[in-house]
Amino acid sequence: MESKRNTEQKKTILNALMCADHPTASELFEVIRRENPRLSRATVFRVLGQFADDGVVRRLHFLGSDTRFDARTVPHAHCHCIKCGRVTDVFDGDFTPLLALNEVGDFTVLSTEIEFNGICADCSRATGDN
Amino acid sequence: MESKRNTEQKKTILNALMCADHPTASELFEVIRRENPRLSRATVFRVLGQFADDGVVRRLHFLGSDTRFDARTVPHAHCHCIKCGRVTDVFDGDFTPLLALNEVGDFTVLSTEIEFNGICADCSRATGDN
DNA sequence: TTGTTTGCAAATCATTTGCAGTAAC
DNA sequence: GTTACTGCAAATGATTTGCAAACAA
Repeated sequence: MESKRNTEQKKTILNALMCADHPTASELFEVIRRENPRLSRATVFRVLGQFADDGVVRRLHFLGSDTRFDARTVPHAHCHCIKCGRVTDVFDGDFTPLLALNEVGDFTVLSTEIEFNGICADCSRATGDN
Repeated sequence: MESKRNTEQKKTILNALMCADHPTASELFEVIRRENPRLSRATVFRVLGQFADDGVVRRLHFLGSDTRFDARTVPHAHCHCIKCGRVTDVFDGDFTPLLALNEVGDFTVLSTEIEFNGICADCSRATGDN
């Protein structure tokens, strides 16, 4: 299914996604709901799915987390904190060659994910030296 | 929860996983069930989860796929075919530096995933040039 | 008008969990 | 004997779907 009509809901969802930080569909729904209680959870899932299929946004899958969405289309890697769940973008140029790969052996690459799982600076600090 | 007792079921599941090719828990359950109809689906999920927590196996998350498991502990990347779902290992040495990274900026890296999504050779061939 | 899109509620489906019986150590 | 482990069935929870009303083009 492809997005064909430009509705208020789609604008609202894309806007919210651009302001949010790699949210899950449900997290985004909760944010939107405050300003826009009419918009349904099913629509958030449906529209995010369309956007992802259309290449407007990116779907992200992390260990122990629901599917997250990212409005950044520029290739980049992600750090995913397994303590607080926060996801941060990494634009390090060292990863560019890998992210630009079009094939690996005889496999045709359409998209590449580089994902670092670990502990973010805030959580290391909070945990201390143990 | 950590694995403490060495049961028949655990041996069976680990064996099956080593023979299988990045299966989901349910796929592995179906394979095991043929030889071992007593072993329950819940146990497969439970034991695979323990193994993953203990670092004996690796959990993998791909676009549009349930959680998959990998008995290979050596660092490596994956190709995930979005047509047939097959996952193949990539041991290319070019990825070694990235997989060996212990930190990215002030983020402490515990594990790294490199995932190529696209079309495998078999599926490209089957689809032809369209 | 005409075909999309939405909201709602119900349905799916992978995964988890409670519990009582079974087995490892 | 003690306590973890298993099987079963029921619960959970994210995501999807059917359908009738609402809306974009």
